Amino acid sequence: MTVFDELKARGLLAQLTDEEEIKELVNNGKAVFYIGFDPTADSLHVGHFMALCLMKRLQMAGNKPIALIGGGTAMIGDPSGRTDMRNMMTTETIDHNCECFKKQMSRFIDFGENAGAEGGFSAGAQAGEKHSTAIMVNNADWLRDLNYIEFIRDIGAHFSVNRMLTAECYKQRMEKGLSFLEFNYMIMQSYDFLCLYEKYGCNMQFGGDDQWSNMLGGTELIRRKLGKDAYAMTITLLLNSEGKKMGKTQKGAVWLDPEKTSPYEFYQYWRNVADADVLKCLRMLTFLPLEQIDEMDKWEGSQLNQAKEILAFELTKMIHGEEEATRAQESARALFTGGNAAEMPTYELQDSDFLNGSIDILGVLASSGLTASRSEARRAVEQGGVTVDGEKVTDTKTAYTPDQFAGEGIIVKRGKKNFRRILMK
RNA sequence: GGAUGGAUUCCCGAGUGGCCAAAGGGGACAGACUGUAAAUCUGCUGCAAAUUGCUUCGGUGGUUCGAAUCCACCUCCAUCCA
Repeated sequence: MTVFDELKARGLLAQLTDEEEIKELVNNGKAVFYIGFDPTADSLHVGHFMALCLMKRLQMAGNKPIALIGGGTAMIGDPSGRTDMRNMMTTETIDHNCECFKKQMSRFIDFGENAGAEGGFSAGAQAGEKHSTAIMVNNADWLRDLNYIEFIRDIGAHFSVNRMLTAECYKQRMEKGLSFLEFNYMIMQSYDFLCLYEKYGCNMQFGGDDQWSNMLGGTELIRRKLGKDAYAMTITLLLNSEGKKMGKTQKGAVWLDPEKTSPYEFYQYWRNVADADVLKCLRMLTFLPLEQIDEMDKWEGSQLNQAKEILAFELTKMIHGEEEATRAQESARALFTGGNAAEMPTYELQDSDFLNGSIDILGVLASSGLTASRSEARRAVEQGGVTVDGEKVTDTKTAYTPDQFAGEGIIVKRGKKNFRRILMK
């Protein structure tokens, strides 16, 4: 099976400018493609992960990937798919995030020796090594120093405002308001493509489906400016059966950084996906052979639970390594089948948490982070959602002394899925 | 620059002097039922030393015994005109 067919079979492809041409280039390892990542946070998340997987798949097929970090475009903020204005980010934050992105990406993609090298960001890549070593660039390098007048004469002249306004990504913003700053985002991204085309012979751009109009802007700019053809292809957005973006929780995104989303939490996120979404996730996110996934497709009812376990394990393995994945899986199994888990989020109480030598259950819940406040803890207890070592707690005044947390500590459970082992420091 | 409308809790949205920690809906959380799923039903949803107290309705001042509500100024947003 060719790469292209595989991508298609996994349901990863959304829109393409020229299917035949892209297929030809990609299958024969002739594509030099880029994917842009705007450093809007200090860690990559699941959405980025899909793009990285795509990079990896294409790289394995001999194509040359360019990971573009949007240190310049992040200064503007992409209005696509947004209903509100982005908060302006400071240059320091953006630069910090760029560094974080760099580090995380190097773990997934082979950037050769330049990987994450200080200052070696774009160096060494010019020659275009024989192999398909990936390149990492930062558009801050060419965007931040642009001269306004020169730029709008040179590039701006090629864009029609009338055309831009009809782009889907601006439509919803026409109601809520769109600043001129954000309106320029498309032009910036298009300019990126042009630069990469000229510099590295980058002939293709991939990105999330919400990037379509921005990407088309680039292909058109290249055509107008250089009279050359370049292609664009979008990846299907990973939506759940309710049409919401996956990889988001109440608390925010599901991060790849273990400091921000622990391997256990990460595992649980995928363990808990809806029935309707498991197969799609397996296909789009894992590297499991398609035949194996098709086999699972036949599973029904509670058997799907197994598929969820596989999904959770595979993904955790890819992001955090096999060891962490196994640990997360064992913890989860133990906790949900009543056993005792060695691995679970723990919280250490300090002496200062105790008042007159004891701490009440509300204090335990609130300080361990199982609930956001004592009031919330009170509610949880009153509604019968709190268990300590398997025993339901019904009295909000239940108190504990330091020695009860000695040794193994106690396991406090709020709701069905929130656990914490409470120890004494 | 001018005119008009607007800003309320996680979100949408009611509230036009006391009965307002603020209707209703959504979401989230908890319980029942389940398969760590979905659907459904129930509860719950500012904080705390908790039959009470404290902080909150864009911001700052003011009027009043009392302000989300009235007044002044300011900030931001939308629509129309330039």
